[in-house]
Amino acid sequence: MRYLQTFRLIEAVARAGSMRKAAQDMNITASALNRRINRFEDEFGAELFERLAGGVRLNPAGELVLHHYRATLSDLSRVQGQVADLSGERRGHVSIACSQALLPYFLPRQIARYRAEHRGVTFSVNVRDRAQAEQELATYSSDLALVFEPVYLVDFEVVHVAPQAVNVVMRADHPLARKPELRLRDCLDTPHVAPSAKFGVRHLLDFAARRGTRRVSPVVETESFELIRHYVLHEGVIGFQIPIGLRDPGDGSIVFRPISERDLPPGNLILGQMRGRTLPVASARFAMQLSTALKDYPGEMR
Amino acid sequence: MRYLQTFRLIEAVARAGSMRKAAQDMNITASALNRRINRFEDEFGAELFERLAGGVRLNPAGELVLHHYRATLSDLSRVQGQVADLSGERRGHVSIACSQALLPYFLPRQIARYRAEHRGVTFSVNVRDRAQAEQELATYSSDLALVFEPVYLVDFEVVHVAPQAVNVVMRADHPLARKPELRLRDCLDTPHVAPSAKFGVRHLLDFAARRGTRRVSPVVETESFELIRHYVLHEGVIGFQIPIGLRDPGDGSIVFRPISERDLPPGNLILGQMRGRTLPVASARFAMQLSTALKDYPGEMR
DNA sequence: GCAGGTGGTGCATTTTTTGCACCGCATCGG
DNA sequence: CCGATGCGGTGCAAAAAATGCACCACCTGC
Repeated sequence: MRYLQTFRLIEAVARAGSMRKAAQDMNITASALNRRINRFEDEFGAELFERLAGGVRLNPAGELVLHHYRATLSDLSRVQGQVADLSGERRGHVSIACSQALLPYFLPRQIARYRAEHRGVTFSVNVRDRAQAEQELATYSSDLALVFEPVYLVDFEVVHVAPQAVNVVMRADHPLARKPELRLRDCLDTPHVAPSAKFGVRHLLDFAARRGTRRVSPVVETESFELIRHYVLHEGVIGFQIPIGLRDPGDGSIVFRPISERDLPPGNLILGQMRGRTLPVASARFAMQLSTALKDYPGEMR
Repeated sequence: MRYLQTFRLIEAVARAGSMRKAAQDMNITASALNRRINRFEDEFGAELFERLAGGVRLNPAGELVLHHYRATLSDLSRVQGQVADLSGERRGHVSIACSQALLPYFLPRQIARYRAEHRGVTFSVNVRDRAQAEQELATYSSDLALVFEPVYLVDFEVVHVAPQAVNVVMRADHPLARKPELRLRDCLDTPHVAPSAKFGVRHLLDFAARRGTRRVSPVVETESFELIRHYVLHEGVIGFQIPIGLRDPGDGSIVFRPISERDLPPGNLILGQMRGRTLPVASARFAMQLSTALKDYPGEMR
């Protein structure tokens, strides 16, 4: 849609922090860009940027305008989706921000299932931590967010909640593997690998540990859940993960056990969208599929 | 905002039902208009109009696009209002669709009170019957609707409810004026003036009368509540009205009495907005003022 | 005080949009 | 049956708008 070009330019300037840089990014002269911005500010009736010595920065009015633009864009693509839909094409695009735990099994399967029925629908999957995911919704960068223990922000509208107990993952020959359920103190007494602070699993662990006046002191701390799963194979340590990101490989090499609910209540895996927003058809349908899939998914193990 | 011109043209074509007529309305050549429409359809990826022999008509895709445009426009003006607001100006515009009963006393007073504090805010008051008022919200033609007994449509979001008992209005020397409360049968036995079927008051009367296997048979039927109020002065008949549209003139020429709740439950005067829409600041504030004013307003008489 | 960055501007050039004339087509009325 | 009329669409030249280029004034940091 060419008529939104000016907004695209505004966004570019906001991102670049300088008109000249933005002009380069958008393959246009700084002069042309400058004039479009100025003209828009005239028509709109207010300046959008603070003119500083080293460039420009959005002022509050600019923030509002940019938000309006993103909302408009989102609504427009929703309309395009609906139009394609009523011509019987079932086209569209779903963008989802999610936690890492969804990557190995759950999401690939769900996306494949959806695409099996609607070949015209494409996906973008953005891995974000729980804070970023909500930001992603607020800027209309993603339609949906599926995150473990999000930091309830105002704009986050919960679509579905799936409880997930934190599990311990370890090699099958680990001493703790003999018990069907583990106590938190046993885990903390054992050398362990843990995700870094910005993840929900770690947040729950830290919280529960503090309650017992203990501390989580990982031998390896990482941002990658995949690394955790693989690391426990190389050293006799334990890792933490939620069941939706786990699956028994079948060769008996690895096992997982839930941590007792007495020590650690289940966290919530939450599917959400931007509050009050009307989602494109494809996203709305996919969200429904996710909801029912999550309902049937085992909260404990699998 | 010039960049929305194409949408304005689309709207004009939809309204005129023909490109040539729309071109005249918009002071532009039919050729230019035609090309803009065609180009937009190209970019958008779908036709918006059915090309008929005698002109064009919006197809479903076009309806969606037009709705998107109106929503965009509404959001944009909201943003403009907010921007003006944060520069401390308190500007804005409030458009309200309302029933006739609000015209003589309630709305003028409320608007004046609001404008006394915010001189920069302007108003448009559109008198609509209860069906039209909801339509008005759905097309973003009005921000608020204040209607008696609306025909609950899906897009109508209730902001406030104020019960209003139907009152009988008559000259002070009318025989029925002696009773403090009237029965419906007495009213129907007396020559009466009533509003036409599309109004809430009449709807309630018809409903209640049918329950008692009676019929409302007015000697004068009108769309004007003002006419009703004045007509009862000239002939010894009674009229029907809700208390918010009534006020004792003080000279004792006219009186009003409620109809017993046994015969006729109070109707609801409802303040509403388009579902899910974020109102401009001025409209939102005015809606709050209306809510509190309605809460204090007598539901019976005054 | 100079070098390198910024936003803004006058003017010629390029791109886009518009107006005019005209086409093919469907409908309607004699 | 056949013009007359009104419709959407198109080729081409004119008008209007956006752009690129060169340049200005300004600020900042070295």
